[in-house]
Parts: sequence; C-alpha cells; structure tokens
Amino acid sequence: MYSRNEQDYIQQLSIDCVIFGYREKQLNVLVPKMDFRGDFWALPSGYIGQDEGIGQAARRILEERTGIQTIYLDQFCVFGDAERSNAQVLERLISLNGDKLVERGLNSKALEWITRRFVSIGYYALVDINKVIPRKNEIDESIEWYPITQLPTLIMDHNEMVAKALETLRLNLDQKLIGFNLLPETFTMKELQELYEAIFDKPFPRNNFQKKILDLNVLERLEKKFTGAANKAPYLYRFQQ
Amino acid sequence: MYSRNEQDYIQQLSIDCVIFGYREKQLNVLVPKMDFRGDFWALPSGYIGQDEGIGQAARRILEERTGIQTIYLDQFCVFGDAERSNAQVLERLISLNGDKLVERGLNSKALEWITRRFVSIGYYALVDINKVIPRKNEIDESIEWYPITQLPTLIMDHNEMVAKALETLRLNLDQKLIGFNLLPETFTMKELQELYEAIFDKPFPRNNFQKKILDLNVLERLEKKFTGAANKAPYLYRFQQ
DNA sequence: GCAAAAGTGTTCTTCGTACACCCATGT
DNA sequence: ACATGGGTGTACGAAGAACACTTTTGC
Repeated sequence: MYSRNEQDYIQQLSIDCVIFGYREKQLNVLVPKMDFRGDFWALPSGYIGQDEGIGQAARRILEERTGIQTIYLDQFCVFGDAERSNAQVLERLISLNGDKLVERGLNSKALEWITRRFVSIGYYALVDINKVIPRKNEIDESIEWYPITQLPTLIMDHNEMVAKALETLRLNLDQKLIGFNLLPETFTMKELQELYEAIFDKPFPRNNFQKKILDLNVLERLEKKFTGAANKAPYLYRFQQ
Repeated sequence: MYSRNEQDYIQQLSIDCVIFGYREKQLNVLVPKMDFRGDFWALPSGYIGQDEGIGQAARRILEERTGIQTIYLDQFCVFGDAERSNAQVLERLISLNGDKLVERGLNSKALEWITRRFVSIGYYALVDINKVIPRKNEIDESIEWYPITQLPTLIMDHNEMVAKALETLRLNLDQKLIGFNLLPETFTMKELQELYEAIFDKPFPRNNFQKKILDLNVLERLEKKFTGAANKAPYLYRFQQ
C-alpha cells in the first residue's frame, strides 16, 4: 500500500468495514490490531482505486482480510466530521513508532497522505464465521474476532461506527432477510433464534419465533438433526430464495 | 468556486442534494438548469471544505440555493461507481461550451478537477416551499421547482439519486415524523393527508388516516379554519414536539 | 333544507403475544 | 417410565382496514 503511487487512489476518502460473524451465541466483529507500539485497534479499512467502484473496493478490502468473495455487504453511513481524524491519537502513534514508520519506507509524503483529514464510507458485512480465515495485512500485528460486547477501544470514531452498523443491521434484519448470511448453510430453529437474540440482545419466545420465521416462507425444512441428546431431534433448515 | 484554490476542498468527493418541497398536491424537487448550451440539468451540489464536516457542507450548499438555514437534512446514500462520471455527457458539455468555459476562467487544471471521477454523497432535504426563494449560483441559467413526476433528464446518475432519495423518504416518513417539514407551520388534516398521498403516490382512507396521525400524539389542535366553503370548517394543527 | 366535507364511532380482520399441550429421544 | 427439549395449537389483545353515521358550514 505504502509503496504504490498515491495517485492510484482517491485522496482523503476511505472505506471502513464492520465485519460481523456469529459464534457461541455471540455476535462478533473482526478487528485487526495494528503492528505499532501503543495498542491501536482499527477496523479493516482501505482506499478506493481510481478505476474502482466503492462497492468493489469494499469487496476487495473484505476479501483481503477474510479470504472470501461472496459476502453480504451494505453501505450504512458516511463519517465526515471535520474533527474525526482525532489528531491526538495519530500523533501518539507516530511519536511512539517513528522508527517503525521509517523502517517501512514511509516517507514524509506518505505520512502526509495518511495523516490528512479523511472522510470514510462505512460498510458492514455478514459472514459465516466458519468460512473465514482471518488474514493479517502488512500493518497488522494480529487480527481476531471479538464479541461485540467485549470490543477493545478502537481508534478515531471506529467504536461509533460499530454501534451505527449494529443499529442498521437490526433495522434491516427482518426486512431484507439477511440474518442467514451469519449462519452455516443448514441450521436449526434454535440456532437461528439464538442468533436473533444475540443481535437484538433480548430473548424471544420460542414458539412465536418459530411461527414468525416459518410464516416468511423462505426456509426449506430438511432432515432431522440427531445430536445424541435425550430429547426430540430438531429439524435442520436451509435458506431458500 | 472556480477561482478558489482546489486544495481548499477534498478532491474527487462531492455532495449532491435532493431538495423536496410540496405544493399543489405534488411533491417537488428543486433543480437548477446549468448555464451551458445543450440543456443540462444537475442537482444542487458542491464540495467539502478541508475544515468542514460533510453535514456542514451540505447545509452550506442548501443555504446557497434556498436562503434558509434550518433545514431537515438526511444522508441517504453514497454514489461511487467507477463509471458514474458519464464521460460522454461531460465531453458533450465541454465540446458545446468551450468558449464559455474559457470565458469563466476555467483553465486546464480546473477542468481536470471537475472532469475527474467523483464519489458523491447524497443528501435529501425537506423544506417549506413557501419559505424558499430559489437562488441561482454562478453556473446556473435558472433554478426551478419541478413536480417529481415531471423531472427533466438530469446529468450523470442524478435521476437515480432522486429515486433513491424518495425511497428513503418513504421509509423514514412515519418513523422519524419528518413530513411536517414540508408543510407550513399550521395545516389541516386534509392537507397533511394530501402530502402523504403525494409522497406515496397512493390514496389513504380519510378517517383511518386521521386516527393514525392523531394517535401519534404529536399534533396540537388549534382553532378552526373558515374557508368560506359550504361545509364544516376543518381544524388547524401544529406539529408539537 | 340541502349539498359538501369534516369529525367520530363500530365492526371485522390481522398480527403479535401469552399460555398450554403434545411429541420424540436417550438414559 | 421419565426428564429434556422440540413442535404445534388455541386464546387474548392491540393495531389496522372497511364500513357507517353524525356534525358543521354556506347557500
């Protein structure tokens, strides 16, 4: 990234992605930790190529970090306050890591590029967490799934972005029937219910939930799933349509 | 605009505004016609100052064209396809108006600025059409309200923007209680109903509409409005809250 | 008194919620 | 047989749609 010509990208415009996954009854967000001293976490982000649509750019950024191509993706907000750059954080990062920045070939021009004020387009993505192999890029120390209730403090306004993304996900979940993107291809009704409960952070009555979902007529009922537990075996379902 | 230093603005990022007004039972959109040969209409738009938030920029652009400051404003979508610039239209504009462009001091550098690929943030605004005195800016030949059913063909993807803005308005109308921004301070129930009918392009049953609106508990009932017509005088209402 | 249009009330349906009951499964 | 958890059915109440009726106004 640093080595490419800055003219290859639109200046002062970036994309930040909130990547949602689901496991162990919790909604998770994929967050890289930056390879700098000082504990900086930042959402997966990137720039927009001159010949690239913003949706394409978002897909590219997501593929870099998750390895998967077909991802549910939705633009949810643009963040463009004049003060959002949070100069203090950047200054702290630079003062703590001057040597590393030089070592990576970041000349003053490149530094100027990344320290300028940015407007950022927020996208949220929904993925089957089992299909993702999180990949670091060159400026990551690590990349991990964090339960949304235990997110670290992110740089700039990235925590606010996650909150806004979750809000949008809740609004769209029923209307656009997108929740299935967070589950494996087949799932039980209970698993789907637990997903909803994780997203909305509240319980749903078991029987009414089942009725509501089946009345949507988007699920195909498959064979039963025998778990070995001492109870009736639940049906497996697949999203259809 | 042309004369200012291009570095005062974020490059390749613009704001386009869909300004909705309401009169004569029709939803209207404020659209300037560009002062160039060839009949070019474009949504009111502008750039984002380096020290300006995107919301501030949108307000500034709106105030320039409408003269009013307190406007309901909502970001609805970002348009950023790589091909959206519609180079053909720009080429036609330039080829038809080379002399004008020179006359206005548009040097080749400034031309490069406006002909590069742009990402644009879409905002829609709701205004009381009676409070607006449409103002041309330096590149407008005229600026007028057009019923949304009779819009001219706009440049680039601006017609698509209007469609998307309308879609968002419909989704938000009840939830955010924003329709009142399109009416004068006091109005009758019938006028409010006709506004809804214009926005959704479908009729509503009179009595149920009244019940639904009054049950929101956001309207204050004022004195009656005597029109001189041979029928019961309707109440005036004011939005409260 | 009458037509026109505003205001109000009543029923019916539909939807979501709450409660109850039955069924399969492995110990 | 029995505990466990999955599937289904019924009853209640709120919200919306369709209908009818009453009231006010100027001629």
